[in-house]
Amino acid sequence: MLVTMTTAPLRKDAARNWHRIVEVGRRFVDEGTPIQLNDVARAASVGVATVYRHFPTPEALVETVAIPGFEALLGQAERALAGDDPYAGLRDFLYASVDALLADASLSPVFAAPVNVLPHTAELKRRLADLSGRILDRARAAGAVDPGVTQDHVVPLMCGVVYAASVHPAACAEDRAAAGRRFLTVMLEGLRVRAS
Amino acid sequence: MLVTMTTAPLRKDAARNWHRIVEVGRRFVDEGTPIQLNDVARAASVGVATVYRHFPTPEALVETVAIPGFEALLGQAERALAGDDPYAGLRDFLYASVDALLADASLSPVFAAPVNVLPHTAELKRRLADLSGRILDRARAAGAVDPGVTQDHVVPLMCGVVYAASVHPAACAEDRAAAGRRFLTVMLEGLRVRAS
DNA sequence: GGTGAAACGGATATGTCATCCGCTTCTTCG
DNA sequence: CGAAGAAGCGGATGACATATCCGTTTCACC
Repeated sequence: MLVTMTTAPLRKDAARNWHRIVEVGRRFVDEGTPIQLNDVARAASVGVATVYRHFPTPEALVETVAIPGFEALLGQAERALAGDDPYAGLRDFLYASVDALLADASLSPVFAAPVNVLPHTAELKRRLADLSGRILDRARAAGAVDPGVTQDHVVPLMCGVVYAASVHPAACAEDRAAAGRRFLTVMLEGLRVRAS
Repeated sequence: MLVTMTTAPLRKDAARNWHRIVEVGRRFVDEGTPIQLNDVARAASVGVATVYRHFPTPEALVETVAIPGFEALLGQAERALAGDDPYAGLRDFLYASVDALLADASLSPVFAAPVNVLPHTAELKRRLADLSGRILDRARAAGAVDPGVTQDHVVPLMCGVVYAASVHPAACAEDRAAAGRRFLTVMLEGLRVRAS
């Protein structure tokens, strides 16, 4: 048995259609159009079965659409970890994450989903959890963060901040981003180590 | 349950069916069963049309199911406002709210929904927003809360805390409640007035 | 350019949602 | 009391969304 099937080589037409579909998925996500695979097929000028073959569920498509944003976030995390100031690294990473989650609607569902339902991004999520945990640990070791907060809390807290921003009745996307940053500020203050 | 009737009183059989339906709705919410009005009808031994007549959408049923929990929360808010310590009032009210939102799954969707899509609880939401605003104002006036935080932020922040707890991978409901309280603690610390 | 495998597409089966309308039950009033 | 009609009932059924199947086409390789 072959060791790895991670990269099955796609046929030329399959690759073309895959791209078309992901492109349409990206557009739908950006426009807020609900991802219905039939509609995606029509918009991509592709048969329904082709869409279902590549992406069995809407979630699978959103997951694929989310990958570039996800990788950008990983880059941010690595940069935060490479910097000199532990607390600034944590802070900047969290601000960047909240901005990204609010700017790209495909990220939140992937973040919030349990790992097993979205196997494709599982590895990315694992790496991001690992990196954000190390960012937090470093800030805690530097005495900048309350010891009671652990790495398991970072992703949920971020999701909570983003959700709070989306609940907040705001006219435009800019207002939502502003609300998100404000809520994150509150949370960051809450994470600070207590003087008392 | 006490529900103010703005329109004519229901006929006897209609009232009986209404009760059956709401009861089933409550059970479905507690069990996490998705609210599909056809299923509700079958479980309540009632025709489909009867369900649709009383509750045009699943949200409308959830809304009605949420009312008792909502009123309990209003009671908490009034108690918090009647107490002596402004900050303790805010803190206790928020803890009670988060506990309630995590214990009763019907509350979150009603909280998060824009007002106009759920007209029935609009008045309750208005009253709760008013009370929580006054609780916050009192705490701020006492110098216990950062002046940058306004009453518009309270409900979104609470929703965010609850959402964070539900994202947090937790085995049982107790763990989720514990996570919610921890997240609320972080948030409360973030709300405290800054030393700088 | 011939061959087998992979991929395609859309007709259609399956499942869900919500309405319509003939029938039943309740209330009112003579 | 009992007739009349208003209010409510139920489930068959049409409208709509989702997902699969299979005959046809395209591609990669020889």
